[in-house]
Amino acid sequence: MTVRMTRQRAAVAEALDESPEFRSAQQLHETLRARGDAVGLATVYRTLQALVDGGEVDVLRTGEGESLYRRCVTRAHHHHLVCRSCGRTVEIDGPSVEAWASAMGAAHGFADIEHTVELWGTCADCRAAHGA
Amino acid sequence: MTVRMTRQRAAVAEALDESPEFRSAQQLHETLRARGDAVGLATVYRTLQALVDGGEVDVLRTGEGESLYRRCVTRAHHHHLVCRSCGRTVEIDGPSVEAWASAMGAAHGFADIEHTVELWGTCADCRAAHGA
DNA sequence: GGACTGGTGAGAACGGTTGTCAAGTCGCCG
DNA sequence: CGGCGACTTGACAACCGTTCTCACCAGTCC
Repeated sequence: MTVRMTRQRAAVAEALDESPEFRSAQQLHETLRARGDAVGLATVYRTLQALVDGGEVDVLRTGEGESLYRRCVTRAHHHHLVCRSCGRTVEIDGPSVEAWASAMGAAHGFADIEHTVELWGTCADCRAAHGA
Repeated sequence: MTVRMTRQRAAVAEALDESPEFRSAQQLHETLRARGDAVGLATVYRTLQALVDGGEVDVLRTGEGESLYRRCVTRAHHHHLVCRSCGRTVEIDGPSVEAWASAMGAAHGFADIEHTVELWGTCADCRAAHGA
């Protein structure tokens, strides 16, 4: 079961590399199609899933249940501050949060603690653009 | 547009009151059906949504995108430590996390900061039951 | 009791995601 | 370089949770 490099996989990886924002599978699919590098939607999903499994890409889910993907700079565990309008992202680190999370888990007898910590906001540019 | 008290709404509220765990709309629907208090699924969703809007019930989304509901003790803002297997929940408070979140937002020029902070684990009982 | 109006439920619609499976390719081997 | 087999792909159907539709039902107020 060798892993093959195909035109499609390269295209998805490239699209990810090009945008520093978190983007949905459908947005990436649309980008590729627009550029002429057509790739089936199912393939986009499969490729993204594989990248996520390999730890090469980060995923997070919006409040509406859509998954967003991004090739993060840091491969180590970190959190995100994401613009809810354009997807622009700042990778942040929260040592105190990690400590707090595991202490809380242990204190209540829970094991295999996992935590979800994401920050959403509106970045300066989007605020300027959207009025408000 | 008066709000009416109906058998269905009362049933959903009661089902919520009976279980301290986070439960999905479908689980609640099933519980009601099993008990004989049949209520349409759409109504369960509508009622839950209304309770959430009124701040009477907390929602959170599982990693798989399903929404879970729970009548929390604290009405003030708080976070949850949830058993991923049975839904058992501990309401937790994280003043340091709140401060950290808004400081991070401000530091990067993001406004209207919102944060998602949830802890998932396996509670002692479920660990005992599931072996492992 | 009657009317007015919000509520209900069965089922269709939806939106994102995953599964299906025949047809297409990558890579290795000879 | 041509062949082969296993891995991939893609069009489309299936899924799943959730929301919408709309005709019928039932609280509330008088």
